[in-house]
Amino acid sequence: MQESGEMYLESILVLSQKDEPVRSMDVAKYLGVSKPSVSRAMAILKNGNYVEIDSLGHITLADAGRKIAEKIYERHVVLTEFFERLGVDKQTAEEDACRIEHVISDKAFDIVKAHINEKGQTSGQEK
Amino acid sequence: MQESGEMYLESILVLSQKDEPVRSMDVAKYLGVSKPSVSRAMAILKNGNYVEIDSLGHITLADAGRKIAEKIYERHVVLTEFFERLGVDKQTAEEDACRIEHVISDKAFDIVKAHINEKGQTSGQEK
DNA sequence: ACAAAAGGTTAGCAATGGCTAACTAAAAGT
DNA sequence: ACTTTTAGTTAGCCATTGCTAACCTTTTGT
Repeated sequence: MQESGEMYLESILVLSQKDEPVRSMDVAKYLGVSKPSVSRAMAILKNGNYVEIDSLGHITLADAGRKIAEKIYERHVVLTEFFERLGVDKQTAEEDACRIEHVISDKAFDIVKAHINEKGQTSGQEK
Repeated sequence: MQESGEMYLESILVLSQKDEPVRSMDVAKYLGVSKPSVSRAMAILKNGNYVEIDSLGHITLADAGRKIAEKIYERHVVLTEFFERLGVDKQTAEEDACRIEHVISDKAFDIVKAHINEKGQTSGQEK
């Protein structure tokens, strides 16, 4: 699984948390990429059994895809929170999380996550 | 400057800390890439005035290249230290630093660095 | 019903950054 | 001196991942 694949899967997960079904165009708009880029990515992800696409073009995560999407999304959330706790502004924290989520090791992430869960679950509510 | 360019420059900096002059082969061995990969990279870096290569093939960092190399190397050292302090084993810390050093923002890095300098400069000597 | 808009695919280009194979040039060994 | 090894370059391949242009399809609106 490439970094770009992870991004597409994560997008689908995020978009599917809204009510409407997810289509290629939604992903394209969300990620700021062109239609053909999404089209090809979906073909690859579908081929690898990471997503399913019905006759109406509605995209759903298959088990393998959901697993990856959730993993990356968790990293996104935890890393964003982590950086914010360190003192990084929200937007920068999010942007950094977005890049680091794809490259951090499981080992390092688990430790970062443990630190977040340990050092006050409630400190996210300041301001 | 691409991520790969940063890696090459950082390698040259690290290798030049030893006594001998740095040649393409040293970089190739250090990074585990082929000779032609280094050859092309050096041509690009030389062209952009990031490195100088004398008639004997000895590679030195030009000012622009040194600046980048030192920035990335500092990130490498600080991020490795940071992860180790969090509880990540040395090897994993180093591997993660190696990937994150290219994608972390200046803002986030400065804050990470400040935390390192703050929370005990001496705790690196345990064990 | 037919035209327009929206969604999706196909074809093909570009940049990045690996690689091997094959060549040239320089250094070292006998 | 001649051979062999080492260093470096050139040419050209491959995969990834973005893009535009152009073409279908399907939906929508009048």
